[in-house]
Amino acid sequence: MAAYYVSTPIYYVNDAPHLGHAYTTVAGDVLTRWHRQRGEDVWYLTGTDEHGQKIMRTAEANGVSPQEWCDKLVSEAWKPLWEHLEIANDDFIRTTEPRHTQRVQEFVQDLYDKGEIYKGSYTGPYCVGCEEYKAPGDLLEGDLCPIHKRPVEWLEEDNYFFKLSEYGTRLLEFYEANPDFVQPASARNEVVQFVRSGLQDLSISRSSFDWGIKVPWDDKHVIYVWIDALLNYATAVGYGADQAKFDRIWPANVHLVGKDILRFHAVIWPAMLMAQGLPLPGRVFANGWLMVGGEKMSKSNLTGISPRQLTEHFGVDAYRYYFLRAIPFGQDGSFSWEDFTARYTSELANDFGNLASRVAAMVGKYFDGVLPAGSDESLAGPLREAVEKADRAIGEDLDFSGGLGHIFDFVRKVNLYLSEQEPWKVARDTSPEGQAKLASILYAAAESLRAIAVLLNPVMPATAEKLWLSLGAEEHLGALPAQKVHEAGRWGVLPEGATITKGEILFPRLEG
RNA sequence: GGGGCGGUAGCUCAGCUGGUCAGAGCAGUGGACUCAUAAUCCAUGGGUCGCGGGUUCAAGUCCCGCCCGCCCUACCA
Repeated sequence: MAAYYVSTPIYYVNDAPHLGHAYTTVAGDVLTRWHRQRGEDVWYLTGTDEHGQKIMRTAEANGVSPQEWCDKLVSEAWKPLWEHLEIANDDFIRTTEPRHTQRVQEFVQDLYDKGEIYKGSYTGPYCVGCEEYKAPGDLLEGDLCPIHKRPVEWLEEDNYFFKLSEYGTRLLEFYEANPDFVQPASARNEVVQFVRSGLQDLSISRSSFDWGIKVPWDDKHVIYVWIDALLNYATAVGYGADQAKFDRIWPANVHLVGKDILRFHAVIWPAMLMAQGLPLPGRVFANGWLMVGGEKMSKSNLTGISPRQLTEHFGVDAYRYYFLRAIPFGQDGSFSWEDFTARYTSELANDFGNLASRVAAMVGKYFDGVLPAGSDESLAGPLREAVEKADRAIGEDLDFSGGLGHIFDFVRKVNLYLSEQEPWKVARDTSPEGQAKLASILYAAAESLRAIAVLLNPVMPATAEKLWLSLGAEEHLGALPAQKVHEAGRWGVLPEGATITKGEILFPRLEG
């Protein structure tokens, strides 16, 4: 049984990470934490893409070598942010590492030997001011460079080409046989339509600059950064170097991508793997753009808010929660400070955090913090249902918003249960029957919280841990991350006698 | 230009193959309660379902036209 392997894109280290990068990376982290709590062998990969002309230029502008520039950004910006956001990746690949560059050369050499790559010439619109080829679609009317507003020249240069055009039929057959390969469906339709319209061969080398992996049989060329970049998914898990590891992990179950790079992953990448005879990934899932005030967050438009600004105000866990809850995964989503605040207050503080508070307070007040035994299982059914729905939504469908919705529906049910049972009134009845009833009610509430902690751990690990400890669960049940999702729905797991303490407030009310 | 998606209550959005589909959450208002982070629970939503036609016994739900927004239309990372 191969590992459940999830990748993020490797991010281009031209600049510091922004909300969009963090969004994808948190989603992958939640997905993989969820699968770990299913007890699966999981591999979560992220990393950085460090070659290419743009990085070379940026480094030059900052007076350092490209490698120095990448080292600095990776160590000072990228890795620290992932640690800050509690990203539990199993590896971090950099495309400048020898374990990558050597294998990329071998991969490309293989394709060359197999006749999948040939030498040809590329003709394209070239801007002298930019010193680079432009994408035809980027040109302004009259073939003007969008940056310099000057006419481009049509230049021709020798390039190596991958015979992508020969894979159209096989790709379409593959999409047909694997309808879930590209998700969401809107993305799939675009990809299928694109491939149907006919594929051209792909230029996979550049000779106008040298910050890249050399083409092994022709060192005047470097490998086009996208071929370089895509292969990280293979080189990072032992392709050509550690066969046992590769066999265990390959292929990816899910490649998470931004929709800007969907085509590379849904068309070029599988074609490359077909050419090499490697198993194809299970899914390519394109998430949408985060919009702030109607404008997308992207590399070219770093308007506004950084991840750290938000975590400083709302906390890391609320940050991880918010974007996945508020935006259906795969769609573009509008984000706003106001909406974040509203969800924080209503869902995290009032519904969830307060539930934990009131239950702990009552067990403390009425039973001196020792969880009594109980026999009321009226919440067992709703819990089981919530677990099943959340597991399908998050674990299978990558519907984080829907999955969190199911978990929080259950949170509401527990609040409602307490309102109906009115344990504070039952507590006045000092008869054995009255006390037994009170015990049952509070046991049911605490047991519900136990399950909620397990279910929310992938999304909000620090908060779930606080709750776990306040329930006294660790002593009896072990570490929270070791709790299995499918066992979370069982009733009666938290043992009588557990020590319940009212810990710190999970989600303090926001100031201002 | 061509293709795709969307325009439903103040806000964010559900509404699959046409007939309790006019809804949910949040916000607002009123009430109950007091264990709790002044939290929770209950009640309360007459909104031209973008506009105009059409098909049908019946249309947010299908067809045509129009308006508005976004996306794709290959080698930008």
